[in-house]
Amino acid sequence: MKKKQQASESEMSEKEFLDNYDPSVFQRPSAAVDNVILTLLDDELHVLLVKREHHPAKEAWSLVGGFIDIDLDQDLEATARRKLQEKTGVKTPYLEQVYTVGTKGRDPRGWSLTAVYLALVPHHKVNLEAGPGAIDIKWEKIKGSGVGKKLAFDHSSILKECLIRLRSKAVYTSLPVHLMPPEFTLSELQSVYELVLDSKMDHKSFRRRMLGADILQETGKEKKTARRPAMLYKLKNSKSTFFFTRNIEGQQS
Amino acid sequence: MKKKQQASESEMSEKEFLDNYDPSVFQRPSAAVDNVILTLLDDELHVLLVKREHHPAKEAWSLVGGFIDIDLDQDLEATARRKLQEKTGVKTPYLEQVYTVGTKGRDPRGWSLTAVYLALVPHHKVNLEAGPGAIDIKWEKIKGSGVGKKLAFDHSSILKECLIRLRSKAVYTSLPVHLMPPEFTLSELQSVYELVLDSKMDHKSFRRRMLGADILQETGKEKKTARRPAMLYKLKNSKSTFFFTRNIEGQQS
DNA sequence: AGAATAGTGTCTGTAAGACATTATGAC
DNA sequence: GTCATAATGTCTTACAGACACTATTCT
Repeated sequence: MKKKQQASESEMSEKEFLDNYDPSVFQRPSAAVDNVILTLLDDELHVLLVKREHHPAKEAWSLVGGFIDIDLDQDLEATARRKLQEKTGVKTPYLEQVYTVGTKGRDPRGWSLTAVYLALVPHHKVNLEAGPGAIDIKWEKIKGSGVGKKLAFDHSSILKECLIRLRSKAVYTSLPVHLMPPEFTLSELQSVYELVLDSKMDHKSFRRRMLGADILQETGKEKKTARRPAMLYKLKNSKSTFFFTRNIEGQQS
Repeated sequence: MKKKQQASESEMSEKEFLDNYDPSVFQRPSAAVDNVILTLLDDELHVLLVKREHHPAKEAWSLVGGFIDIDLDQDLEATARRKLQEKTGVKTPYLEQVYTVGTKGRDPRGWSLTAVYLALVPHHKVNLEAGPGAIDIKWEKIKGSGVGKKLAFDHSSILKECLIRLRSKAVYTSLPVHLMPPEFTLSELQSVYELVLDSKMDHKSFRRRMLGADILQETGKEKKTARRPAMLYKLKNSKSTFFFTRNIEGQQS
């Protein structure tokens, strides 16, 4: 709705126009960023949730997000990183913008939109802190396409979309490596893929694929277990996500 | 920046909170939607541009977009569709949200964000109309990763991202079919793929791939040309974009 | 007949799936 | 030695690329 009319601009220069610009001509939706922060904990995917201190949805569990602060944040990703770091201390996660939801009714305060980011963080880098606006914070286990509880606003549906994104990308990229600790075995990496994709894979195919991508480096060290020790690998320097030209199909039998 | 403080909410119910809610506590970025509308014209990709009537960037060419109208639009996609229909009359295009840009400096009026949609429209469905806010409208030919002119704001970079999205999806999906007229030959479809991907393909592989996807239906009719007539195909009902499990690799030689 | 485009046959190449085999260490 | 897990060997399968071939129409 137009709250008031701007002065006629027919003869104005752009500078004059901007000097006279009234940002309240159109009512604006509220604008936020929400992070779906995933990690690996006890061989399960977990998402980071905070318990809201304030209305609306007071005391409900929600994703890690908040309004864009137009003074603090240079861009959308800055808002995402600010919120992420505030809660986890992690500065350099895998961070990907997934999509933006904006509707009239998703927030009782009125038309609101949120840019959704997916963050994958190795668990050892995290230092949880509830921080301002939150009375609690925790890792909640992923079950299927969500968590076992209702979340604030439309956060359940946002989480679902991000899990879909993670799963579909795991089929043709090396995305899941961003969930791994600094050193890991190929079997451990395969288990993570199997967890994410919820399907078993042939270990020979998996090794061929991962080693062929040239993103892993042998550390020379071996993982001591109760049985035959396995080679520990780490991510090669300056290698980000690898895109395969063929999809994993998973075991047919 | 906080303009004023809300009343204490410690003992309030959510209803009381909402009744007292002051949306101007935080300054909000402006929120818009921009469409990159692509079509096929004279065997070339074209993007729809409008010439801006008003400041800022007055008289510059820009993408088809505008602010979210919180009274008119139920959600983000509604804004996209409203703008698209206003300029082209097209009601049911292929429409995909690509990403959202939001920065402090992309608009001289201050912090602003825009949700970017990619629309693919078959040219025969379009009825151009400049409409309010525009003094001209036209199809501009795509050259490489943009057009031959500078666009308003960051629209050149937005266009570039959408072209990247179209090209990368053409490698593993049937996306380009949404640019086709109602009936077309496989050779014509292949030409569109070659245009989008800027590389020649083997026609046998292409046919195998497309017919194997089970998204096309023979019309029984043949295209009359100067030489041997070709089978005309149409999209099968209720088939949307098909995802192949293997990428097009393009000709190696 | 010759030109041009439509469409097929079929061989090679690549990477995934299947699955048997060997390797290594704890016990 | 046995057990369990790590790692390799190698056959099959699916599908893309290469490219020669046949088919159909117009001139």
